[in-house]
Amino acid sequence: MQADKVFKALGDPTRRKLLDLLCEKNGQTLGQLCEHLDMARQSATQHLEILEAANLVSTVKRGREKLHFINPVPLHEVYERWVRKFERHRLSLLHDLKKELEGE
Amino acid sequence: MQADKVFKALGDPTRRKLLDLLCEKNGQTLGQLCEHLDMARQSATQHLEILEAANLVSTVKRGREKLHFINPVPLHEVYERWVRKFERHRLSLLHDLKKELEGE
DNA sequence: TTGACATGCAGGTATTTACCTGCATATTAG
DNA sequence: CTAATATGCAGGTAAATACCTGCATGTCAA
Repeated sequence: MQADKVFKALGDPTRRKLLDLLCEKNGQTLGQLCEHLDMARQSATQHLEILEAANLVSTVKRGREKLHFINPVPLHEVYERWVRKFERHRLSLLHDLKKELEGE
Repeated sequence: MQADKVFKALGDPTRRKLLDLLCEKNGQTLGQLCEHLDMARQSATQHLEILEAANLVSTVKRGREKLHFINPVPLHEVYERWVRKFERHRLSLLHDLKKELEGE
């Protein structure tokens, strides 16, 4: 897993919107995705390249079109590595804080 | 939830390391955290400010020290909003891809 | 009180990022 | 073939980011 690429890819509203669009309808072309974005096509291409580099999106060429498919696996791995780990602290947080304030 | 701040905060290796350090031992001071980082104290402060703005870290002043506590809640919310949604696609991904390649 | 210590504040710089425009290439339809 | 269509490639700019140094402030301990 490359947490860096995944988190950086998700750290942009346009890219999250692209993922949402693919969530609604998988396999859309660049042109279809662009219709929902308020920017030049080339800017959208760059965002999709970043999502692809993070392995969050896979592409397939069909003729002159490029189809985009969402890939949820990296997100799941990020969850396993980061979210679950930190969730163990949910219950103990207030306890830790209290202990520290009392001078440990 | 502010997905933007959370993902951007997580999109930096130094900040993820800080979260890991707090995961090992919650409530550390700025100085303690700096010992593990290869950068100026002020740079670490900036990273911690970003984590705090994303609500991933909470701080408490104790005398001249500043204690840092991890807050896993935003991560959980991000999981609920993003990871679970996309996981529904894990099983259908190959099916969608095949369908598209066949011309839909 | 005074010196050591922990942190805050105010800039300054180099790199990365998110846009853009202009032109090139490749595919399909008529 | 040729024109329309879908995408790729090559820069160019402004803003954000991740560092830094230098100095100020606040707290503790002798």
